[in-house]
Amino acid sequence: MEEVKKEERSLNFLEEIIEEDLKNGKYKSIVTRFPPEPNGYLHIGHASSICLNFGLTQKYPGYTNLRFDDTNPETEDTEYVDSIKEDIHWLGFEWKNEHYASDYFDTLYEYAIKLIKKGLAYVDDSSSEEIAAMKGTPTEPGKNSPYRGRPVDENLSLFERMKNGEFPDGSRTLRAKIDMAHINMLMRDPILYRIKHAHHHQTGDKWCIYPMYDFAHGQSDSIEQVTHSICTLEFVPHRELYDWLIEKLEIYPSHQYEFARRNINYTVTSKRKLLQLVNEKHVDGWDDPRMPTISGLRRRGYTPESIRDFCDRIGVAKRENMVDVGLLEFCVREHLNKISLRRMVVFDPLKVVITNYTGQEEILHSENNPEDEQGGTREIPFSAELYIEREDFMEIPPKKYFRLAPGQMVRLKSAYIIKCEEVVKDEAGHVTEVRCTYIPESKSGSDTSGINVKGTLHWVSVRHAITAEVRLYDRLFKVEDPTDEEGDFKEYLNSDSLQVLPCVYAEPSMKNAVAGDRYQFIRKGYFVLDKDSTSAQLVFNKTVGLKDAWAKEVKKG
RNA sequence: UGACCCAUGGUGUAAUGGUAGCACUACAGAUUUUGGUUCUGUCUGUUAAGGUUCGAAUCCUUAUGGGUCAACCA
Repeated sequence: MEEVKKEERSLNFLEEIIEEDLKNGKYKSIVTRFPPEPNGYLHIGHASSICLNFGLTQKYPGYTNLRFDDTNPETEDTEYVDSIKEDIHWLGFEWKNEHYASDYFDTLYEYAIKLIKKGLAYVDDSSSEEIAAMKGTPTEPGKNSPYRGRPVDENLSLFERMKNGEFPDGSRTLRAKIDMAHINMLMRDPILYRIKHAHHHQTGDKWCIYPMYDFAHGQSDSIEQVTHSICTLEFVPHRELYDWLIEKLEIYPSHQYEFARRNINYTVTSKRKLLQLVNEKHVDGWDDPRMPTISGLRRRGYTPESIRDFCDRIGVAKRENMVDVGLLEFCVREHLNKISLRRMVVFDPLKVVITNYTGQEEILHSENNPEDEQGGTREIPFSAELYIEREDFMEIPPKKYFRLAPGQMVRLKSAYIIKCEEVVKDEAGHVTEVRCTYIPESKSGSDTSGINVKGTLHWVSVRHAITAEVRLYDRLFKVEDPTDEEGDFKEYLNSDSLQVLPCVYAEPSMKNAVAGDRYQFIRKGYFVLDKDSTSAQLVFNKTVGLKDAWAKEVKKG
């Protein structure tokens, strides 16, 4: 008599549309596409779009293409093509076909001729300034170009000569003939083709005219028979033109749907702004661990699972939003807690001498991950001279301080309970050493002391510790929305977003760590070994801290 | 002085004319050899005013607020 309770998750608005289309037989299967322009690295906003497009065809019959929207050769590069492919794969998705809008340049050229022949496109000799002046404003109609009435034959020959490279950049364009008084500015004879004598990363020097977004995107969707072309809200006004061109060209009717891009606080997600940060060296490159790029998050130690989970949790809708970066951090903590190996690392050492420890050293054992029963244990050397964290000792502790203080006892994780007997200081009054006694019967796993202590500290044996560099990161910007503030967004960069600790002390089991290994440094946070590591020098990036109830307590006062 | 899109706790997102729910955050407590994890509980919401209806977050009207549109960018 078991209750089969199927967790019924509600559908987002796109899933509803698709289920309707499938149910009423409009489609038997669907085709989506992820269409980046290869002019920058993918960021967390793109991850949302990737999870959406690929997620839809995992849930419903069909497939997703990767298509590079490469119609502007001046800003694009194969470096970006490669990074985009790597990032999508890393996120865990596989596209069905890899396409380029530039694959369709011949077809697009034919489409343009078809439009000209139908009297729906003309070659305009006006300059870009003249075109702008004739465009009108949102509240005033535009004016017809003097070239608007050109006969078809003349348009045909001029357009061919444009293609043949007879005219300089900017001298002529091909425009759709729609309506210069249209209420939608995009319908006021939009430019379809412009002249650019530029080398293209895919087509080389074959072309010197390139289609605009509006004459490439929807047509590419159509050629690939994309059923649901999903883009962000700023393209809503383009939909009318998207549909107009498909109708006049009489080609496969793809449909465009829009959702609100996801914004995250304390960062920027605009390729233009990210490019500035890279070019002006505010960060160390596209994969700087502070960057919201996929490659930055990867280097920071984020897992693909955690990013997918994040995208899933923030969902899809049509309203403006600002997602709290805390949710992203929650997602990565949740995953890392399950998979990362626990290790002890002391950042700011304070020496502890155990005065009654008579042995040379002994080997203790500690679990690799309390969340994972199969995780096994590791060996940790213990001796009379240890390092603990300087902040884990206070000579005059406040109330509710569970750590080490004169006369007080704490447990050393996986080792013994110790009691602070004496504080050693230098002439300046600085604490240089704490002398303790240990309780031999309190050994971890075989504790017969009957003593209960509130605090447990991480530690390393001075003689056995290895050193490493640790890089700590904070949010890139000081304000939630840098683009919404006065002046340049870069004025709001957080100058303390990177802190390097050149020498921390780690337990020796970490000696053989390899790049990409993820750890939880007990009581400190999650860390990943950086690609900058060498056999002589380990370098760790802090992915995210642990939740810290004590820090909050201290803050409250 | 236009058109279009949008409006649910601090944040994100459900409820598709019929009990305003979920997650994060915050707060409290329990457990804990990580002040972590886990568990339990609590606080907080339908932009406003009208209308339709037995019944409105949902439909209609108006107002208000936010966003988008005048690149040979995508």
